[in-house]
Amino acid sequence: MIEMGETEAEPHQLGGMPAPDQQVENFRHTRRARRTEIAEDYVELIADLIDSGGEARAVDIARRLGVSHATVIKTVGRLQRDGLVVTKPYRAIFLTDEGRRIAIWSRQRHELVVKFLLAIGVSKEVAYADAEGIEHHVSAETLAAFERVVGEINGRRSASGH
Amino acid sequence: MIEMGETEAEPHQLGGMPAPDQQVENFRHTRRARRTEIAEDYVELIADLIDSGGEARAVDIARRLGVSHATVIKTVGRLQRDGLVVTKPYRAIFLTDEGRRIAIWSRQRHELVVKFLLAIGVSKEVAYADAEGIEHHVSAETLAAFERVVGEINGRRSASGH
DNA sequence: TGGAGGATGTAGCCAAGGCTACATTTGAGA
DNA sequence: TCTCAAATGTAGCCTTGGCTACATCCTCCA
Repeated sequence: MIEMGETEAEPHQLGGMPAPDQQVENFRHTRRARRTEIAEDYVELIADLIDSGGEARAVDIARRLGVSHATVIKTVGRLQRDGLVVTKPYRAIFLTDEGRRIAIWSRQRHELVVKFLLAIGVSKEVAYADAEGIEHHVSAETLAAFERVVGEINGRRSASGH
Repeated sequence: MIEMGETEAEPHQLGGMPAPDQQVENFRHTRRARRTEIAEDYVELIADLIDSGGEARAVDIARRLGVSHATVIKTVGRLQRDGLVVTKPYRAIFLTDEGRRIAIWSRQRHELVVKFLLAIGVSKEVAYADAEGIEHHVSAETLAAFERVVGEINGRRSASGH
């Protein structure tokens, strides 16, 4: 029935959906992003804890995330295995260069997503909540579009006095 | 003119982060959303397959998602257990009323997210890809904001004689 | 200085969502 | 009708990310 060639005979585009081949790629891409969400949340949080309190301890991470400390310790072990974090038994958790790079990028992206949602009129509470999930799936191109929109809205706001 | 929120100076605690208690809630909320992403993807896809081809078969779902058929069959079993689909051995997969409800809602949300990304200038390829991940984390309030923005931009475009 | 209590680590459980390999069923065409 | 390829199902493995329960370590202060 379906040949590899796919020359013509465009199969039903169904309300603007991407072609099947492209859709597979999109799903794959999203699954990949889902696997890195947790890591991004952790390094971002660890960076915040270090910046504000000087060090990141497992118990603080657990409290901020709302999970058990055992979960945190196991996850931190995986992050260390993956080279994002360094820690020694009974000691605080530190970021590697790679981990810090990801943390900085994640934080910038996170803050821009929040700023964007606020700019288009989303309430503060919902903006924070939605950004937590959305941020991990925003590509550089979309992020740039967000930034443009924020600039436009702020520009128009200051132009109208106030 | 695009609606704007946040005219006043916000309390800038630690780079605009929410209070710890609220942050815990946001993380919890996001984890909850992550658990339903797969189910939403499946029912949305099953609805598309039924609408376009008359029935949804496991092999088609597997091809569209880019996963093995064994994974699909196991997941469909979970969806049936959870009351979203109905199927019998060696037969096609159908949606329950609940499943159809979720599928319709997911599709509308998905399409609006795509339309929104296109409206703010994201390329078609990236819009499709990012929407696949973003859609599951967009609350009703944010979705409403997206809709407003789409209306604004399209209104401005047609007003300027295009 | 010696506990006590908090922080950390370990063990073991669970479900989800992937996979491969193999078994069974279906159904279309010769 | 009968066969065989494709579809479906089953078994068993893996990793992740949750949890509880219990063990060990550290540190501060009485």
